[in-house]
Amino acid sequence: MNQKYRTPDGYTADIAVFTIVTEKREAFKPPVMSLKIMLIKRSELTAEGTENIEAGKWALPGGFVKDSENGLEAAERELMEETGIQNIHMKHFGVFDQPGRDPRGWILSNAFYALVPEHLLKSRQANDDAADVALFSVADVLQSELAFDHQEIIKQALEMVTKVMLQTTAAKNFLPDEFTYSELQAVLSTVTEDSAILNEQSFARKIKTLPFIELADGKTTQRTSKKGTKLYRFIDMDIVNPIYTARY
Amino acid sequence: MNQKYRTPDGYTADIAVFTIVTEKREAFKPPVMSLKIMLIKRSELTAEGTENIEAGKWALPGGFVKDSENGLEAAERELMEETGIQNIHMKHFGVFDQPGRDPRGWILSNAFYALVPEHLLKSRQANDDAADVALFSVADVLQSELAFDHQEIIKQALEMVTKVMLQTTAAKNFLPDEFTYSELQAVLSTVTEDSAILNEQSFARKIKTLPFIELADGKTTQRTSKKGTKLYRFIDMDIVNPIYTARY
DNA sequence: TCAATAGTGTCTCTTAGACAGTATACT
DNA sequence: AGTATACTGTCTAAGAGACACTATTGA
Repeated sequence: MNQKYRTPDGYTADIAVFTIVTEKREAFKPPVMSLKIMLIKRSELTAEGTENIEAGKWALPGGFVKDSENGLEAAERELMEETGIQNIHMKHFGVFDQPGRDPRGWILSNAFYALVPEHLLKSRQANDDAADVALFSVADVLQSELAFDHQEIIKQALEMVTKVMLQTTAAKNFLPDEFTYSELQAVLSTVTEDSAILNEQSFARKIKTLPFIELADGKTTQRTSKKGTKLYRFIDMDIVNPIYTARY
Repeated sequence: MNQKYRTPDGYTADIAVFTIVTEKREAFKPPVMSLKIMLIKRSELTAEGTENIEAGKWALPGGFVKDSENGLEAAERELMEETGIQNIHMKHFGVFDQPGRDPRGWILSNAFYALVPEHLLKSRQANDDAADVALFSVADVLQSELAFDHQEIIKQALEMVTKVMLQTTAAKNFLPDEFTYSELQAVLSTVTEDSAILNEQSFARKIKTLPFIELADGKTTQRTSKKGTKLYRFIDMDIVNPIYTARY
């Protein structure tokens, strides 16, 4: 081996698990929702009883990839070990290899994200290296100090999640089968500030023209208003919205 | 094991490798390009000398996943074995498990696609189970008879490729660093029939407003016209074009 | 009646997309 | 001069987005 090549001192997998939760749900009002991320609090001591690095800080769940394991497998195992959560679909979105990102040496991180309904995270419980597990508002997390470069990782994961939410019909995972325009708006408002989406009247009109959403004929609900509101459904289809024809 | 569960008779990986080639390049004219897919001709005999199934038909490269190998690894190995091509980035896009899709039994296919510049396919050479390798126009392939359900697999791969081409700046892989509006149009025309993209005047105007493309200040080329044409460059950025605000 | 959400009427401004015409330069 | 491509002028229709207003109904 050519000695000019440097050997990494470690290879880890980190997982950014997002969900969208209902913050407030009152009668005859649209819900208030927010985007949350699941973090662990790093314990004071490791499982072996030695002092833990970055102890006490909140961090992404994750850890070292073992021999005979790939990054995804390690991510699934670590998530299970630290938080008790399993069987969620996660996807790779980046590799973090900046020298100095980990004080222990040159440690690579293979980063994964997931965006799942809240009920899949109900059984979370701090285990192993984790002293605690909790859901945090992404907005708050981006203001606070986290272990390692996890804030940067979260920023990039957030870009992926935003993309998925706005360019696919992923919003349906956070809504009942039949939903009102204001409920969809509540979901989308967790990832965008686009006035065309946030403005009531604009969006109430727009939803009728979207080819992947149909009116649930004649049905209404009083969930979000006394007046009663029309219900809509997602139509299962693939949307291709070319960047070359959009309005910017 | 509960006998009501059926054991698959095999697990394969198939790979749809796409490229965009210049069909015609004349002086002072925009190029004519087309979307191609790399197929192999299945040989009459297997490597072991037994009669090959679906022999003589054109098919996606691919084959059985071995023990201790995952789908992606098998895809890379089979592509190398059958076509001599390696080091191309491929991505999973679907699983094909329809009973009856393979006459040998219940065979699952893990399907991958890649979209790469033509030069990465220059070294292709039929090996192993393959009697021949060639690039075909996708339009032609969709009209012709292929082995197994490979036409269906190609249709779905094509949807992914179209999405990638229109929703990301992947087109830049098929263009020089600085390109004219008509060259970009030539690339995009291989995957869309959108008149906003295909119409000369519309697109010549539109390109100036796209936030991810900039004018190469003052530079021109005579590659595509005697008059001389302005050159543009891609700006490296992520675009999010929400499906909820598009015009349909 | 009040308050709150849903939804419509209407206006303005931007842009898509089409058509026609002009500009340029090699042959 | 002819011809092909690039590009602009201009029109029309559609739609975005904003504001004001109406509708509905439980409290």
